[in-house]
Amino acid sequence: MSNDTIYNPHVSVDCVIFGFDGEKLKLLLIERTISEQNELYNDKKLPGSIILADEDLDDAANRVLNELTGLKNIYLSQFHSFGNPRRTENPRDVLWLEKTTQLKIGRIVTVAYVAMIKIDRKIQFKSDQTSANWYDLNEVQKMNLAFDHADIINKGLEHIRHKSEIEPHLLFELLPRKFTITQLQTLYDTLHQTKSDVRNFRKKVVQWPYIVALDELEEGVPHRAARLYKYKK
Amino acid sequence: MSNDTIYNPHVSVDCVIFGFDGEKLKLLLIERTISEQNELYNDKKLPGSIILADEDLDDAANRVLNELTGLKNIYLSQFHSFGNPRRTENPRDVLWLEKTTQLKIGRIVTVAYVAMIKIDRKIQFKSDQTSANWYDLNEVQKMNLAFDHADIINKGLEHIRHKSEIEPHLLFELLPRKFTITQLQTLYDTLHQTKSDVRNFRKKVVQWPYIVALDELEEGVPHRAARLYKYKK
DNA sequence: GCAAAAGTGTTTCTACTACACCCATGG
DNA sequence: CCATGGGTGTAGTAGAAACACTTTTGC
Repeated sequence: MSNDTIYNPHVSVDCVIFGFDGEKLKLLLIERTISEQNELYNDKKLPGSIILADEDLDDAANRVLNELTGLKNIYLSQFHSFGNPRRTENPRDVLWLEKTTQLKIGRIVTVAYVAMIKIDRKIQFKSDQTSANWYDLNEVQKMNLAFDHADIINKGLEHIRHKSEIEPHLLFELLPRKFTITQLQTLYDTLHQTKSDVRNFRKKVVQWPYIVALDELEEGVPHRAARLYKYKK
Repeated sequence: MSNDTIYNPHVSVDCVIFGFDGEKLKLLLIERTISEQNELYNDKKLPGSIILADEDLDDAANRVLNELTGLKNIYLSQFHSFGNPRRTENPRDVLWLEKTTQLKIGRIVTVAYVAMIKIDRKIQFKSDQTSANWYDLNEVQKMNLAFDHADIINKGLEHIRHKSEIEPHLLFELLPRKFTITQLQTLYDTLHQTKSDVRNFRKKVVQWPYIVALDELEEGVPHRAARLYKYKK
């Protein structure tokens, strides 16, 4: 954060960024290191930022995403705001905030967004100081996270579960550009918490108008190669 | 607002309060009168408040509802936050805010909630200064509203449309305790923007497990009286 | 030739659609 | 007796669910 930018230290945005590696849901988290009484303390946090004095919320979330990944045109959707006065109460979090922002921090209300990234897109970290990585969602739910970020993640997960039922095309934000039906089914079942029948599932999706079969097969698998498909609006 | 309360003048909550009179969706709005260059200007606004310094968002929304209606246990659900820097730009709105809050107001991010009230519940206005009334949703969409409250209402309407498809029992938050199937159907069709067939609709709802037929009929109607039903969890 | 995953059809069940007439009541 | 809304049944259709075996490929 540069020093000549004016921030609004009362409202922030946080992004729950989902990815999918073909088998499991992943989250993009930032590693945070804090020196505490001569010991280094390590935990993870959601990518986020307090908003600029004159910035819209959606713009702030897009800025966070872009500063972190270098990517544009990412699916992004606001889902909930968190304002428990105690969410910015942990001294560890407050000190960290005041150090990184150089601002006096009181209470912060945060507006949370979900984003979805094709995990095979190459992410260019704009800053070398922050280290961001993909983590299995399962693991994340056992980790120590900053602030109330564990709550935010759970609510964000619920949100994409709902949303992807209503708008199935959201699944293609997470799949690579060319994908197999099995990958699609794994993702679908992960999000819907179901175990679909293979035959019924294929019957269903091949008649979705926006699924196009390609004349290409998977490569480098130690068994019969699957046909590849792509998504077309 | 009393003067010994400490507010956080950066974040507010607004409530889109829905009712249903048996035929149409209604909104509970507050009338606002502003004197401007010796003329009185009149418009409507959503019930809302800036949050207290140490208050959770849900608590603030509940406080607004309770201060306005005297009711507790009202269905309330956060749906979106609005933070366009220009939403608190109209001088009329800024002056009004500074006058009513006695605070210097800059930019405000508002967290919006939908609420549903059984319109036959008697509302006890705690303050005689504010005048609140039910208005037809259709009318409201043609009115002059404060801030970006027109946007908030539209998004709130969308929200309860979605929500009531997933959770049909929400409809009973709007219906009176005893209701007819016709009322239920009118509400259902209004929210879903459909025109259901009478027979098919009755078939569907009587097999919902939480609908209970009563041994009572409507009274005071100039035609055959309809059977009454109630909702049971 | 075997391990591992891809791919394929038929039947059953359930939920939604379309559709038209008689009933009860108040005035 | 008539105007107004209340209340009822049947047949057709489309989409979801259940279910097991053959195919292709790399090793």
